[in-house]
Parts: sequence; C-alpha cells; structure tokens
Amino acid sequence: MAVLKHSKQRDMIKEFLMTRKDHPTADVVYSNVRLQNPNISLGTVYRNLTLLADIGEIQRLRLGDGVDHFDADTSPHYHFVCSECGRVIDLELDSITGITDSAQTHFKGHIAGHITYFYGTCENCMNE
Amino acid sequence: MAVLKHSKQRDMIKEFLMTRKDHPTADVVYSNVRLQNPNISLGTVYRNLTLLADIGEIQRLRLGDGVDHFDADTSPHYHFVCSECGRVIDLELDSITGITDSAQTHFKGHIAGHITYFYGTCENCMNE
DNA sequence: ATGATAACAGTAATCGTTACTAATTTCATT
DNA sequence: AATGAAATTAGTAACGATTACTGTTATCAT
Repeated sequence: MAVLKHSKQRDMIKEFLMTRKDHPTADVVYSNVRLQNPNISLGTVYRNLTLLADIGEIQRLRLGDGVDHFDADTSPHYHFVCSECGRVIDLELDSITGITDSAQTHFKGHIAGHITYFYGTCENCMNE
Repeated sequence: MAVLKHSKQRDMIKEFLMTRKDHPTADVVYSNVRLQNPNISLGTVYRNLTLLADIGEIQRLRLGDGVDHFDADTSPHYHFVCSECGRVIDLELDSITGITDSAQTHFKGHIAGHITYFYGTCENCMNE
C-alpha cells in the first residue's frame, strides 16, 4: 500500500466519529463534517471511511439495511438494529466466540470469525 | 395485501431456486430462468423473489457482500461466506438461539431474533 | 525550496434494486 | 365459453449508495 500522508479531512472524520455512539452512515458523517468544512467532498468521506476501516482505526458495520454504518469503537461488541426506526444500539453481551469453534467442528474450510447482530424493537419504539 | 394470482414466471423462479444449494443472487436466477423463458424481465425476477420471501416460501440472505442471496431452504440454518471466492455454503450448527436470550438480559427493548453468518476460507480455496 | 506522490474537490459512472406504464394473464362470475 | 376486474408482466426509467476519474492542492522527505 502507498505511504500514508496526513490529512485534515481524515482527522475531522475520525474525530467526528469518536463523538458519536449511534453508528452513523457515510451520509451522516458527510453532512456533519460539512458544518466545519463546507468544501469537503462526499467522495473524500467515503474514501477516508474505507481507509480508516482498512487500517483498523474504525469499524464498518453491515447490518442488512443496505447502508454501511461506521463505529469508532473497534473493540469487539455486538449491535442491535431496531426494525421500526433503524436505530443501531450497542449491546452488552458475554462473548459468544464459542460459536465459531462449534461451527468449525463440522466444516472442512477455515472459519475465521462470525458476524452477528440482533433485531427487534428498541425501547423508544416500544413506548408508542 | 392484494389477492395472489398464479404466474408461470413465479413458478419457474421458485422451481429453479429449489434445484440450487448455492444461494444464488437475483442476477443468477435471472440468467438461468431466461434459458427457459428468454422474455422474462429482471424486474419480474426481483418482484417475485421479494414476494416469495415475504410469504415465507424462500429466504432472503444478506451476507454483507452488497448483494442479496436467495435460499429455497427456509428451515433455520446458518451460512458460511468464503472471503476469497464469495461462495456461500450451508453450515451444520447446533442452535444458538440462546444468544438472543442472553442478549436480552441487559437490553430494555425487545429482541426478536438475530442474524449470524460465518466467514473465512472455504475448502476449495484452501487447496490452492 | 524542490519534487514526488498522496489526497483533495467536483463530478461522472457503476451497480443492485425499485418504480412506472401500457399490455397481458389470471380467475371468479356470469 | 364470454366478461371484466385485478394481478402480473415486459420493458424501461429512476433511484440511492458507493466507487472511479481528473485536474488541482497539500504533504513531506530530500
């Protein structure tokens, strides 16, 4: 990979993402970062989100809603997606890495890991 | 919902899907069904795959590769996605529905279920 | 300061999917 | 069997998220 050069835009994107716990999409990142730098390009946001995810500084979440979400918290944890409002919420959950092992027992390839997320109705939507 | 009327195109799509264990995409369904009916429209394929999934006759799989896959096997089971070749393979795995309960314990909304799939290198790609 | 190259803004293109429309098919009722 | 209302179709246009391109600007080792 090419040598990484510093960029103000990348810093802004990373910093914005660290202030948020709601796993925003590229578009949300774009419109928020634009408040500070109205000239930033949507392509720049996408490119840097991809780059940051590739070097492991952020996490890309694919939650089946057709839009990528991004999370500055790279520690392993699980997510809940509200089927009503689409909200994405962190979940406290004891590690379930054991399921990778138990999936491996009957499988001849190599299982490197798993993707799991939960869905249902969030607290907010239940009170309606 | 409107009354369902029979359609030859829908039958062909369902029948094709039942012959396949490799979880084809809409496009693969389209090009195969077109061998029998060259006039069928891609929109018809999408509409019927969605309809069949809505009435529970098939399953729509979202596996994080940006393309929907479809499975005529509607029984609950898990999938493996090869990171090398993209192949999707059924997995034998004892039920892990318990994780839904254990996710529920610390969560105030209602968890209806979970999506889990595994990734790694398939047997084919390991022999290369 | 210079120069190589990474990153940028702006825009066009791509890809999977959905929406639209006029014509056709299904099917319950005659 | 003929009628007609409604579902379905083929074909095509539109859409939204993302990626690619291009000429310009910023970074940074020398």
